[in-house]
Parts: sequence; C-alpha cells; structure tokens
Amino acid sequence: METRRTKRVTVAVQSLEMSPAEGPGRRSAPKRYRYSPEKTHAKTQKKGKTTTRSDHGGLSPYELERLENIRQNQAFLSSINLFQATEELKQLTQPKASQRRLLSGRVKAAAKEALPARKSLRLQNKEPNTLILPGEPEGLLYMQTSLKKPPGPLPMDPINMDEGSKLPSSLLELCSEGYPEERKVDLDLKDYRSALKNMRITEDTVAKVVKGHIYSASFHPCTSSLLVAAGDKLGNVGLWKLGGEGVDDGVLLFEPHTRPVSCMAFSRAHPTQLLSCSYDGSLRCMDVEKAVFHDVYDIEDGLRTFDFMSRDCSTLVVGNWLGEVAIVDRRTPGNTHESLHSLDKTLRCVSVHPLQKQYFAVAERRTVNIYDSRCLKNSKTPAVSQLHGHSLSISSAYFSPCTGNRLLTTCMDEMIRIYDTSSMTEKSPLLTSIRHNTHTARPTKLTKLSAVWDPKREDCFVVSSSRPRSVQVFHQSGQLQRHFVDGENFNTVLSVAAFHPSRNAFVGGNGSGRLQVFSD
DNA sequence: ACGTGATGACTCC
DNA sequence: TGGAGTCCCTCACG
Repeated sequence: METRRTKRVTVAVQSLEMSPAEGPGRRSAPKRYRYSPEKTHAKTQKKGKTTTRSDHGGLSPYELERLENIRQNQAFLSSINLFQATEELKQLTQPKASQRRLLSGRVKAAAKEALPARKSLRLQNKEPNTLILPGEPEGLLYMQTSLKKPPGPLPMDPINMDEGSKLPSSLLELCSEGYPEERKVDLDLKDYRSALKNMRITEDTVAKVVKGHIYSASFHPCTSSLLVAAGDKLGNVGLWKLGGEGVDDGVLLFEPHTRPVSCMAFSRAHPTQLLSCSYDGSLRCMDVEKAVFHDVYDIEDGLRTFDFMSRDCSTLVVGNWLGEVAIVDRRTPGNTHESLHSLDKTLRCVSVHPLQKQYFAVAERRTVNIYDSRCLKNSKTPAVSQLHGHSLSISSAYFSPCTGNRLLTTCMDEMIRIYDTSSMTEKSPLLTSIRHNTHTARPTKLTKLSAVWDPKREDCFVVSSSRPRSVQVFHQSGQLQRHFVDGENFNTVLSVAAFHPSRNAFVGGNGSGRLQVFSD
C-alpha cells in the first residue's frame, strides 16, 4: 500500500513539473524545432540530454533565457513547498539508499509474505483514506479523489443521454434472452468455412461505442438482435444494439470504472448481468434488471483478468497486477467472500476449464500453469500441469470452449500455440505452433493482440494482426479458415476481438472506441 | 477545431 | 550491458 501511495504522488509531481503553461515539449524531431521563448524550459531540461552548445565558453542569449526560465520554475515550485513535501514523503515512504539494495530477492519475498492478507477498505467497512500533500493544488486533490468510483451500487445512468433518462425497455427484453439450451453439434469444417465466407462488415456494423481505446469487448448471447459491450481506457462501458435507433444509434454509455476496463463477460447463468473489472481495482456487475452496477470486489491494485469458476457464475477467479489470484464468491449479496493466493507477478490471463471448473490456467511469465482451486495455498501452489515452450512472455491462455482439451496461447515470441490438455498430466504436450505477428503498435496506445476461441466450436479461433491489418480465423491444426483483410469499412487494427456464442458474427474493437462487427 | 489511430520510451534485472 | 517487460505519458494528420 505504501508503494502505491508513493507512486501516485510521483505521478502528481511529474505532471506539476511539466505544467502549468509550458507543456512537456517535444522529445524529438529536431528538424521541426522552432525557437519559441515561451516554450523552451521543459525542452532543455529533459534528463541527460541538452541542446545547449558550449563551444565558445560564453552563454548565448538563448542559454541565458533558459537559465532564467529554470530559475523561475524553481521559484514557483519552491513557493508551493513542493520540494520540501517530496523530500518528506521520500523519507516517509522509501528505505534509505543503503537499505534499498536489500529489498530484493529473498528479502523482498519475505517482506511480502510478512504482510497481512490485504482486504479492501470497503470489505472492512472503513472509509477510504486519501493522502493529501501539504499545499496541494486543487487539481491534484481532484486527481486523487477521482481515482475510484464510490463503493456500493452505482445507478445505470447512461452518460450519453439526458439526466434521469430511463433505460430503454427493449434492452431488458433483449438481455433476458439467454444462451441456447443445447449446443449445436459443430459444423463440418467445410460448412464452417462457407459460413465465415458469408460474414461481412458494412457501414451499419461499425459504430463508435466508447470514447477511449477499447480494452475489452464481449457479445451478449441474444440472437434476435446483435448486442455488444465494450470497455475502454477511461473506465466507460458502452452497450450497442446493432440497428438500434435513438440517441447515438442505439449506443448506451456508462461509467462504472475510472480506469481501463481490462476484462468483461456476460454471465452465462444470468444474461442480464455483465461483469467487468478494471485497472482501478474494482470488479462490478452490471444488472440490467435492477439498473445498477453492483460492487462485487474491490482492491487497491489494478485488476487484469477474471473468469467464472462455477456454472451459476457466482464464483470468480480474478487476477490482479501483483500476480495474485482471488477466488471471489458473490453468492451472499453485499458480503463478498474472497481469498487471495500469490502467483507470479507477471500474471496476464486466467482461464477456467469449461467442464472441470476446479482447474484454471494462468499465463505466468513464460509458462502456463494449471492449478486446482481446491488446493490453493497462500504462496507457491504447485501446478497440476505445466505448458512449456514459450520463449517470451505470454499474453493470453484460454481453454477450448467445449471440452477444455485444448489450450490456446498467444506469446510475445510471435507464436500462437495449441497444447493438449486432455490428460492434464504434469506437462501438457504442445500440438501446434503458428507464426503470427502478435505485436501491436505501441502497446500503451493499443492493447496486445490475443488469439481467442470461437465459443461455438472446439477447434477454431480468431486473431487479428496489425501489420498487415487483418483478422484471421484458424483451425487448431494451423490451417487458415478465413482471412479478413484491410478494405472497405475495415482499415484499423482491431486490438480486441470476440466471437458471438451462437451466431456467425464476431466483433473487433480498435484504438478509438469503434466496434466493427463482421456478421452474416 | 476536432476526431482519429498508431511499431516508443522507459525501467528493471 | 542490453534485451525483456511494462504501460503512468502523445501527437501528426486529414
């Protein structure tokens, strides 16, 4: 918790150094450099680099002005006691330099283990605490208090409609349509290919659904219309009924989180519910029936991924930034039970076995570990099975949707792999490797690309690529089934992709809040 | 002015 | 060191 506080403060200090009027300045592109007296300070203060020339020993008018600017900046910063405040904070929160080196390896692990089990303040029925810097400007205070939505249920008020607007009644009707009782037998692969071939993207199947970059997207199981949800970088969740009318062509925009919505999924048992987790540390459940976002789980650190652990979707496994998984039981409303288990901090993705729900796979660093949730320990839980062969970090790992006999991974070593997890032996064998450019443009701006199964089948998956811009559907053998290429209505990188659970449709989300649906 | 969309930059080990 | 891992932050273009 201490480190987190430090981090927040550091961020605040950084932004203050750059503001108020100058802006951060350009970091490169000297050929476009123009001398502009108002905009010089930050530019020349960039760490370790300077544009100053000292060939002649004396100072040029430009350099003199720069020094004057630095002096003025420092005077401003001193006037608000910032230096003093940061020094005090450093002493409070950081170990001395001589101690810092010790906090590594075993010592660090021991220090971590010695910490009491973390539990959110909400679950402890305590008020959230906020750290306030002495003499802190209001803007910074706002930054800190706005980091999280208040605990408890949030009303489902669309922020793109007039205040007090009710949800359209058609939404509840549509959301009540659940998954089909019986799953159809898999189509013959040839028929599947021709179904894919009929899938098109048109002007009507593209819409801006959220404002920020899309981090997660999911199809609602209904079939009478297509309904898609998307979560963005700003913590907003958008619902889009294709062909919808009214404000924004059937888009409803909500604000259940304040930071990127890292993962979302409709409940299979209660299709009126959409669960979403966020880097802001909260996991909420949108309930269309009650028109609220329930507060399911909430910790200080960011939540990265989750999956349902029970058929009724009441138990979840949730992975956070610290590499912990929490088993969250929401059967008793308002009294969520959680248990935390430390795994590797590089934890990226969790996936529950579709049939044997006690098993879940975790992408950790360069290995996928499959654990038994009944045998979890606080740390160093032994894996039931391991998947080896990745040479860089793994960005996603998913059990095949029907039997769980296969596991699909996407790795930064530019390979997609399929493992055989049918026997769940100590080491699950690798079946197929497919070379694929899994790198996106700057991952700060776009999320990493991941291969995801088509939930209608046991053996096919979709993955998008940024260069060339395309979306591909593969069979687990590595055989390409469909290649959607850059063309009319589709010319962006779809960093997030998801198939419809029963219809021939899939959706891609791009870096500017736009959803693109391919359907027949 | 504003929406759009993308192959850095930084730190850590 | 330099490659791997990580995302707090942007900005040129039409």
